[in-house]
Amino acid sequence: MINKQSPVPIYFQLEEWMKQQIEDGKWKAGRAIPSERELSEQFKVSRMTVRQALANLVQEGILLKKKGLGTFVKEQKLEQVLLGLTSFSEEMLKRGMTPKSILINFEKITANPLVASQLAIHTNEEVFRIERIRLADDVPMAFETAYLPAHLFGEMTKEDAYGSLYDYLQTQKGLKIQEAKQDIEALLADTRLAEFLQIKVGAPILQITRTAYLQTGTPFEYVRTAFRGDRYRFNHQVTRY
Amino acid sequence: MINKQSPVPIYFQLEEWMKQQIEDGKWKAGRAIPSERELSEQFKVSRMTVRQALANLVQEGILLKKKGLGTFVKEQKLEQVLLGLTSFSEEMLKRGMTPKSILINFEKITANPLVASQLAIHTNEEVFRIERIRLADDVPMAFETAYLPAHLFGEMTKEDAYGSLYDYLQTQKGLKIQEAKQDIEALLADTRLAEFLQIKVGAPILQITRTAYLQTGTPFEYVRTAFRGDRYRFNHQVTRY
DNA sequence: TCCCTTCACTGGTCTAGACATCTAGCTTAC
DNA sequence: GTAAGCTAGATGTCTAGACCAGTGAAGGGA
Repeated sequence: MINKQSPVPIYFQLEEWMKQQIEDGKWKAGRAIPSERELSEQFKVSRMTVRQALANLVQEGILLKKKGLGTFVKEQKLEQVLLGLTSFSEEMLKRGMTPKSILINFEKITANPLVASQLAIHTNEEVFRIERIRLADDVPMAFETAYLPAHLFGEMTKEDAYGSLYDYLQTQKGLKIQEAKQDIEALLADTRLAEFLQIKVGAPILQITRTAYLQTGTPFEYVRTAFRGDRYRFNHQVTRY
Repeated sequence: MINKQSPVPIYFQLEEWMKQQIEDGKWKAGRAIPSERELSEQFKVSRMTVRQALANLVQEGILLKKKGLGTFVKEQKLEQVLLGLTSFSEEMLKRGMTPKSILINFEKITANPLVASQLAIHTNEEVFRIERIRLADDVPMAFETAYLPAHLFGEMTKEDAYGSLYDYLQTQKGLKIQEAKQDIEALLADTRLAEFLQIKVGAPILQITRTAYLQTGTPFEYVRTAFRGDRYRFNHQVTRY
């Protein structure tokens, strides 16, 4: 279960094991997990090592410590993740809905000044522009326009644009998103949006504009997503004033 | 400098001391701070204790660790705060505008079920309801309805409701906000909103609903703010995917 | 001159303990 | 009955070491 000779730190192996316990339903939400001393004995590691693993999972919002009582599996992990940085696909799955996409447009163009500045490239460089309707349980939820720098996405094909771009990035290219800046604003649906989202012209739209960065600080996507105001609510948590 | 007999944990005292070093300019942004072993010797505490203090400051985004190199003071601490939780007044000041309020309503009522559940009180308990128009450079920007539990705000008067409630909380009551949950949605202006914000009925509205908590975890305000969609944009940064 | 090895110093991980503090439930004294 | 006090067991804090792994600079050899 735990390999002390592995180059992977013990506390990390413990984290993975504990996540698995929760995923397998062996540790249930709201219930206490074994005490630090029990885990320490079970795996023949020091209590400090167990504590480091626990601290990380508390940090991730998966566990909850109560002094004098024990360590508990947090309820509604859903909302916690929601508060972070999630793709449309992930977010809908977390809300218990089935995400789907309709590809409207897939082309390689040269970046306009706005897109170029957001992606930190020159205006003569190429970008993919992908327009998709996003559905949850087959109901249109949002219309999305994504700009991706061609030099990062190279041989991407139309087929790759049907699913989660984040998944594509991580599995096919080994790239991981690190942080993002978002603007959120309210506006009214124009005729094009109204048609795609099957709403009336002038209906409320919640538009989220996101620039996402890799761990290296390189911007890798600039996305504008227009959500139906009657069906979508952006949920958000802020800590430490 | 560090009191080992104090009930305050040593690592916490170290954190405070290190923050002070930065504030006093003794530790400069981008520069390395003394090594863990040096600090450990200087304060005659174990290295693990120093590491706990450092870990917390890294978590807060104040320090940055580089393996093999040292621990560094992070640049741009300011932006960190900006991205966090700000009041309308603060936010407008940061945007270079002058905030003002028009008090529409100030009353003490018993909490309705929604408000009671958000503030973790009973439906027969009293709350203040404050309705204000928020102006930036004398232009209406938002209409705000705030609910504050009476047991926390005791002798608050109408006059206190003209300025920043966060300032009032901190200076008069010594209470500090710790975290908040926010819902953001798009909707259309009704006649009342349209009148207060001097916009047309059916104009886009960005509505932010916030429940804010003290360090103790006690909710202390439930606020619904309706921003003019044509003048306001919510700015937001997310890290750590 | 240039490259490569060595070395000192950094943070990263881990141990096997210790005592403090908090909680809930049981027990005892009134 | 009930309130106070005790206790077992939980996390919180802390120590004084150990060895590993990454970094950069100094020094030596071709």
